[in-house]
This record gives sequence, C-alpha cells and structure tokens, in this order.
Amino acid sequence: MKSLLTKIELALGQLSAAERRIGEYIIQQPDAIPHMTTKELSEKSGVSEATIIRFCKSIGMGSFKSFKLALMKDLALSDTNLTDFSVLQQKDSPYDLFHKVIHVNKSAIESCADSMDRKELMKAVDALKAAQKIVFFGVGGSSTAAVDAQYKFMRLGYQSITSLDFHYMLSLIPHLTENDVFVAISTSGQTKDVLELARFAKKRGAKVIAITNLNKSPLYKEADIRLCTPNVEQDFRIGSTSSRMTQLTVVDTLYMSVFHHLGENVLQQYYDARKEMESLRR
Amino acid sequence: MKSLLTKIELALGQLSAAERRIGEYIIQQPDAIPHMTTKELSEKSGVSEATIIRFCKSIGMGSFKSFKLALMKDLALSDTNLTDFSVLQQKDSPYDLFHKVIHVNKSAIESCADSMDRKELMKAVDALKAAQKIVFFGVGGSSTAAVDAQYKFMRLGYQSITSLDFHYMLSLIPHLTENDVFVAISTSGQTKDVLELARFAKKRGAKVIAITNLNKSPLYKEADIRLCTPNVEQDFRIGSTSSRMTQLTVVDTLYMSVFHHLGENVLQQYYDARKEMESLRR
DNA sequence: CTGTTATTTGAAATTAAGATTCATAAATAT
DNA sequence: ATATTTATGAATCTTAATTTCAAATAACAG
Repeated sequence: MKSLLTKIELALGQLSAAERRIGEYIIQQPDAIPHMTTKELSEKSGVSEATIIRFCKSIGMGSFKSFKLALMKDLALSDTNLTDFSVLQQKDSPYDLFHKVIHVNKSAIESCADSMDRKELMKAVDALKAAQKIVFFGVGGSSTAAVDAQYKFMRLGYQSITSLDFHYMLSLIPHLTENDVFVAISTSGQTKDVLELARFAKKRGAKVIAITNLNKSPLYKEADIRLCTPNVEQDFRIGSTSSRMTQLTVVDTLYMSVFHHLGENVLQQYYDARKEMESLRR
Repeated sequence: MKSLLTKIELALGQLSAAERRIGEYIIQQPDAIPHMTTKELSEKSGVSEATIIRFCKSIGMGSFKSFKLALMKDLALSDTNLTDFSVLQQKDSPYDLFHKVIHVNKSAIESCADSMDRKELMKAVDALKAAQKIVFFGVGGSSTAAVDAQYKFMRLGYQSITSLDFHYMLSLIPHLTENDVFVAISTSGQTKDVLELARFAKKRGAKVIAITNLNKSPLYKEADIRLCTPNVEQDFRIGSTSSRMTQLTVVDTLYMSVFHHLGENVLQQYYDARKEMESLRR
C-alpha cells in the first residue's frame, strides 16, 4: 500500500502552484501537521485556507479533518518520524515548539538504546549496590542529572551526595575509599571540573562511573565504568535539552536496577517515615 | 499499561452524577465516540455540552479533541497490545530494566500532548517573556525540574531563582512584585510547601504558573496559569520518574519559546562570555 | 434551624475551526 | 484583441468546541 506521503509526492506534478506549495510543506514537516489548523497551515505554507481545503480534495480526502487523521495513522505506522527535525521555523508558535520538543526528547531517549553497553551497565549496578557512599557530580546542564540521581539514591537509603560547588567536592573526595563510587556526569567528557574531580576520586581508590557521550574523550578513557549516552545533535540553541534526557534515562536505569535488587520494603520504609514527618510538620 | 477505558471505569466513583453518566455511556459505546461532536454526545448521554468538556478534564485530558484522539489510539492498539510492561519481572536484568525505562519515559513524554492547553501555554510564555524575576519552586522529585528551569532561564539572561529551602523562599517572596513570575512545580498539586509559597507569591502580586497534573488539586485551582502534565501512572516503586520527564518537557518548551522570541544572539553572548571565563580560570 | 459557602449543572454567549462563496487576476484559447 | 477558463485568496458562513454565568443543590458553620 502506498503511503499518503508518497501519494502526495506523486500528485505534486498534477497540482496547481499554490497546492504544490502545500504539498511540499507537508512532505517536509509531516509530523507537525496533525495538530495544526487550516489557519496555521495556511500561514506557514503561505497560501490561503481555501486552497488547503482544495488541496485535501485534490488528493482524494473529503475534508481537512479526514486528511489529518489519515496522515496521523500513516505516520504512526511507518514510523518515519525520524525525519530530521532540527530546523526551527521563524513562525513557530509555543505550541509548535511544544510538539517539536516532545519529538526531540522522545527520539533522544529512543537512541539511548544504541549507545549503552550491557556489560558496563551490569558492572555499574554491581558497584552501586555494594557502595558505601555514592557521590554524583555534574556541572551546567549535567547538574540536573546529578541532583536527580542524588535524590533517588538517598531515597533508597544510601549515603548519597552531590553539590554544584567544586570546592565543596574538593573537601569531600579525600574521604572517599575503595568502597565508594564517584559518578561523573558530563556530556562532552571534557569538562575540566568533572574530569579533575574524577581523577582525584580515582586516586583515592573510589570506583569512577562515567555517564558521558560515546566518544574518545578524556573522561571516557579514564573512567572505570562507562555508561554511554548517544551523540545526539548538540544544537547550542536547544542546549543540553536532549543530552539531559538521555542522562536521566541512564540514572533511572541505575535507580531501578538497584531498587529492584534491594526489594520493595526499602522504599516502603521511606514512605512510612515520610508520612509521619509530614504530619509532624507545623 | 492501563487503557483509557479502564481509567475511566476507575474514575467513575470520583465523578459527579452527570459526569458519571457520560463515563458510563462511553464505556458502553467506545467505538462510537471518536466520530461524535460534543453536541451529539451530550444529546445521547443526556447531559450538557459543558459537562462533557468538564468530564474530559476530570479524566486528565486537556480537551475533547485530545480525548477523542487518545481514545482512538487506544482502540486501535487494543489488539496489538505490546509487551505488557507494567509488571517488573523478578528476573529482570539491568539491561531489561533499561529498555523498560526507555519505554516508560518515552510514553510519558508522548502523553504530554494530551494534557497541554494551547492557550495556557501561550499565556505562560507571554508572562515569562515580560518577567523581571522568575522564581521556580518544587520539592522532592519535582525539584529536578525546578533546578533545570532555573539554569535554563539564567542562561537566557533572566534573574532566575530557585532553592530547595522553604525558609529561603519565605524570605525571597516578599520582594516579588506584579512584574515577577512564580513557577510552582508539583505533580500532585497538593504539596503543602509548594502550595503555601504559591499563595504567598500570589498575594504579593506575582503571576503564578503551575506545572502540575491535570486534576482538581488546590494548586490547579489557584494558579493564574496552568500548564498541565498528564496523569501518568504513579507507581511508587518507579517513583516520580515519569512525571519528572513530563515536567522537564514542559520546562523545555517554555525555554525554547522564550529563547525563540529573544533571538539567537542572547545565547551567543552567554557562550562567548563563558569561553572567556573558562580561559581565565586557574 | 438558618444563613453562608461551595459544588454541580445546563443555557447562553463566545471563540475558534472548517468549509463555501465570490470577485479578481492570470493564463490560455479563439 | 477578446472570450473563456482556471487559480487564488478575502470575506463570509456554518458548525464545533469552550467558557461564562446564573440557578439549583448540597455541605457546613454558627
């Protein structure tokens, strides 16, 4: 069966100038169409609303609504949503951007599967399970993952530490031993602060786990255990948005694995205690 | 994973009389709904159109349209039910868990589209654009989003503030004015600390934006602007993993929208300055 | 009880989306 | 050069979705 998009492509020749404009626009950004209105689409593609309705009829759809539905079904099936999405259009409204963000974040997470090494992951989980102290460190965009990880492992009963302050860390690391784990988070693997602290921690005998892009960076080379995030396009406009999603996915995995090993009762304790605290407050 | 219909069935108890009527009608004739208009459905189920809209919000859908779409997807998928994922198997290896986490996170982000209201989003972006100070607050799992947001808006040149410390916030809020924005982040919308600070900020005249689940929580009701996250299944074992992903997606959208408005040069400045700092250090 | 407040609800009004009409301009044929 | 067809968008109309508002009812405090 021919996909709707192929059909449009073939039809392009037969269409009038304005209708062709719409067709081309749709082929470029098929994922964006289903949540658009005729008005939006008309503005973005530079034709009138009337022409859009005519376009739908031209390619054999009874109404704009049917067209959107058909397109949606099509996209869901063919999974062509890998269409390069990078371009931000000048006229994008917040709602457009919202859908683009959803798409970018989803595909970032999806591509996590490619870069992860099964054995390294297992090693990391084993190390964390056995750890006495766990220290997380990341700066800039990567601090989000560090903070999140710290919180999650604290909930599991670990002595779990993080700070954004380099000097705080400098004072902390001397107390690490070979029973402890230092988790260094850096997308590029080249961030000076992270690298230096990781080296320091390693010198103290702690196991160093790196959550970093799959590449030949210093951090990648020097870590004991490497949990790799995919090299998602680092658009400086989008910032670290995508890489943060991948880092968090790795963190979630570590958390789930350790939690799964410890058993449910651990968290139950946490919740019971928390409830009590809640009732005490004020 | 729970189907939309199961979700409705479970919600029946909580709903008001009229809303329950709709719910029951939908459960009886699910296939018929996607083609109906609010008017038709209101006639058939014997309630007003307004109640139908309210029903959609009650079960966590941003609009009647989103509801119909979600229902359609649900019905289409019900046969091809993928790996039932909800249960964690005893023998799951870290690598298995990794793939489950990927799946859960992806679908959480996907369902963001259902609960977001286009107009509220626009209002939020406008408010942020015009803001003098922006304060983010979230505790527990939601602190991650607050920290991330604070960082992102700082990069855009805003006076952007967050802290985990309730008392720090208490000292900060008196200085807010009607030119400022307070962003309250809470999945449940019932967290005491968040709620109290949001009220306080509102009293000071600041605009209150809530990033919270679509439900009838106090925070939802009292906020000036509501950015709703979907009611993803809250398994206490998985923790706030999914809801954090949805919160971050909302934050990303706000960031992208404001950035897109300000123009690229803003961030360029930030990067230039940062490079210089880097070279100065040590 | 009684007055007060919150909740539920549908009628009516508003807003937004989609489809149609019609005048105009360009292309083509005669 | 004139008539005829075709393509197009502005304005209009129609329908659908959403919000507002006021009445009715339920819950509650004094």
